[in-house]
Amino acid sequence: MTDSKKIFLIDGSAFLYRAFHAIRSLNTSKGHPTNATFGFTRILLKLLKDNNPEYAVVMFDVKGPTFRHEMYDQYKANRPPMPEELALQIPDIKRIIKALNIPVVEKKGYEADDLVGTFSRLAQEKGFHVVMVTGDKDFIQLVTDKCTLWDPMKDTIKDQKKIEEDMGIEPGQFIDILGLAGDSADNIPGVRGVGPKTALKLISQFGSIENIYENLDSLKSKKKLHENLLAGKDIVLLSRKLATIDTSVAVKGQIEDFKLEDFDRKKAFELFREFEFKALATEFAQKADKSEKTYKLINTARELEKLANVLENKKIFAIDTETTSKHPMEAKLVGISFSFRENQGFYIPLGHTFPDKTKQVPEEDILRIFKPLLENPEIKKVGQNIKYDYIVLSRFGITLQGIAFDTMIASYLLNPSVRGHSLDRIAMNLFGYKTISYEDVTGKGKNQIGFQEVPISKAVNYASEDADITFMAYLHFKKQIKDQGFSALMNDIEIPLITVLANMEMQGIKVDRNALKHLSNTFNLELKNLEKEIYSLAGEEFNINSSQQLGAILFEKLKLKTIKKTKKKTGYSTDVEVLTKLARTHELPEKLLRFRTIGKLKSTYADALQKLINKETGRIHTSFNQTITVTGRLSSSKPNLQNIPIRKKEGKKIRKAFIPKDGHTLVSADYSQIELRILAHYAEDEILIEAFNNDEDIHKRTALEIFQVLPEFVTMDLRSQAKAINFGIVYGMSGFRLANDLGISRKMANAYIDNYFKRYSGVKKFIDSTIEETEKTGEVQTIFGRKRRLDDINSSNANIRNFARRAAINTPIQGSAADLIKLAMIKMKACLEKNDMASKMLLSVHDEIIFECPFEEKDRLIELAKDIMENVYPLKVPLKVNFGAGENWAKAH
DNA sequence: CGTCGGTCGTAC
DNA sequence: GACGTACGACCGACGT
Repeated sequence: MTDSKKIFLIDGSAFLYRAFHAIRSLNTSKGHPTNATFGFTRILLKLLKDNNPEYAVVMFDVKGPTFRHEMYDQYKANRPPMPEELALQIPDIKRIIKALNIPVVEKKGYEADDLVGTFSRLAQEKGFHVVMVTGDKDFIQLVTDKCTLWDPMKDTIKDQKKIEEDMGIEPGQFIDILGLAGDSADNIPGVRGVGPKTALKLISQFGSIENIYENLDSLKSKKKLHENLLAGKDIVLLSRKLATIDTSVAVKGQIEDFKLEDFDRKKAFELFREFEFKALATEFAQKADKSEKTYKLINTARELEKLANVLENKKIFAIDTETTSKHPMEAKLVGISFSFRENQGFYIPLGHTFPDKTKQVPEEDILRIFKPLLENPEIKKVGQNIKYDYIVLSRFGITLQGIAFDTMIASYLLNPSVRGHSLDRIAMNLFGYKTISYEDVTGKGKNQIGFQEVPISKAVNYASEDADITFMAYLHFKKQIKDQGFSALMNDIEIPLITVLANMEMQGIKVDRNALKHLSNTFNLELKNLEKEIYSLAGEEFNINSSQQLGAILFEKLKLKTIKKTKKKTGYSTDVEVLTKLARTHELPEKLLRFRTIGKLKSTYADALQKLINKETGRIHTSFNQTITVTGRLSSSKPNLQNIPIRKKEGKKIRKAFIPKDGHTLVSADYSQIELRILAHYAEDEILIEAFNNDEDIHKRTALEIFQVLPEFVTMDLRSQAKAINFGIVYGMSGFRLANDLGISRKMANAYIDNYFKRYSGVKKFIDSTIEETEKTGEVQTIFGRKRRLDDINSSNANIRNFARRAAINTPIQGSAADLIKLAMIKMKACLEKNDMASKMLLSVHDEIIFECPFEEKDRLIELAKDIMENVYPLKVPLKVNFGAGENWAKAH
């Protein structure tokens, strides 16, 4: 005889409630409750993992009255309705059960208990051993030698033997106990004064309810009990009936239907991601299953032509390049991959140096066969960070045209708050797919090799996969971008911007290396002197750059007054604010401030910039990152040219090292007060609009509004205080901060802010309504529909909530300014080309565009730029652009 | 020897 | 605690 098969009958309805109450609170970032879903899933997965059952099924109650209500209208009448939070999660739980391929049974008019009872009987008749999975003690009545009861949460098993040992009765007698004792949870009355203990005693003694009543006289000595039993006879019988699980419900299912199949891992993964069960999502992410992929090496002229021919007839395809470097201005092309269909990819090697007998494609063949295809604007291309490929190909001699989509940008537009939009991450997020990582093929650390040294056989899979996943992600994102209303932002701004930025990066900007060298030497001399003075004042040598060591010197050795701690409370703060205050009482902080200033200029600018001068071009080529900031601004890195010093005298010397090439001048076009103008546009504030319409000095106007003085009494000091307030408004400033900045009392600062809002009532309304709207929708957006989710705006933590509020005010302003300048850059490039100008855009610094322009073109450039930039998009106030030109960036600004 | 968080400072 | 958005140098703790 073989062992009998096991089947697990799961009381889903009981676990709903237990899961819901076991985890007090769990929500998705959008606020959808998931505590019951998570708890239920965890129980289910544990059950499946621990037991690996061949058969299982989940039973649910169906909402509405059951046959028990017909017997007794007060049945479960004391039950409060299902909490809404739980009801919301039932569809989610059912989706998960479905994805795990576990059958579900429910039947109108019956409870899960009756279904478990019925299938328990049917399964036993077929020779199964049944495990009823529940925490509900009522099921004891169903236990037999072939049917046990298991509570997975307490991990207790009740079988026939255990019940007999523990209670001294047979499982079937349990309904008589329930009949006597009743069940307050189900509002089953039972006999007055008889609880589970008395009921058990009675049944142990008499065997059944019937027998009790036949021998009722023997209980006369217990007067009260006797009385109650006598009075409750009808109720006892009804109660027992109500507590009896129906084992003969007319059900359709066959036991064989409950044979389990494999999980739909992909579905389950998608659901876990949707519900933000990160660990489960990772667990269910598919191991890279390469079996369904066909990746092909293309290395003969014949195959090359065939591929080009196929691509030419596609509406759109994905392209990816492999190179020798992460920096596109230094990278040499090593190979190109393509994909135009899911799970398919092609790799063309042309620059591998690995001693490999595999044939590669001569560069001439690539240019001959692929250049026309890649430069055809009618044939659309999609890439992952395609700006990189554009630059590499451009330096190879191919000007990529027809760029229609970028998966990195799509991922960013859909959720700019996510840090990192790498293909690896996209593959994981969208498909639960683990890509071959770059390190997998090149190694890492000191053993890392360049891609050119990767064996071609390995490169084929890696590179083809990149193109394949890019194409798959494109198909997925294309729909999302459209459905979520990002088409215009994508097609009119971000995609056209790619080539604009690529060309700016390729242009680069000239720097005077000797000037930087000279500055570095001068700074170095001063630093050495300062170092000596600092050591002498401190009475010892230490690392001045270590704020930890510095704190010890200042506050422990010299016993200077501590002003504030660092944010994370790891030590004493020694920032500029603290040192400035300390400078009143001691000579050392003064020297430290100077040391910091000069040290910063030397290490971050004078030295770092020299290292990034390109050997071929002699210029600096920054990267403009299009998918980093939460607001939609660009960022700049390697080097960051958006934070070159300007405000202080010493810093300006760095900026002076940025120069035009021979015969040219640098022209700076700077939007004047763009953020306050956007604020005026959004707020429709009368005073702001009037001030901008009249081209007034906005800070001066603010000063006379909030300080209530006549124009001739607005001093420079009042103006700069008003300026601080104007900035503060855009950033959602507090009275505390303003008081600190202006060195006035908090009361005074609050009065200023009150005054501001009284005068600029439109601004006040804008702030209030923006916050209110954000609380409803959980997101903010810019003029062009760029979105940022701010779920924290409804946080119960006031700090987190206030932060979200400030972001809700600032993001539409900062982000709209970014939209406008991006559009201006796109229009500007087209304008320069149309007018056959030799001027080039070099840089963008948030509200400023820097051009390099032949001397003779200067006036014309300014004329064109003024027109394009000021009319880039009509607002309720005019836009104004200021221009400057000169022989270095400091002069131009 | 690499990574990562903390602190500080530069820009708009 | 207390003003939004970035990048990056340096330190020091930690892990290999």
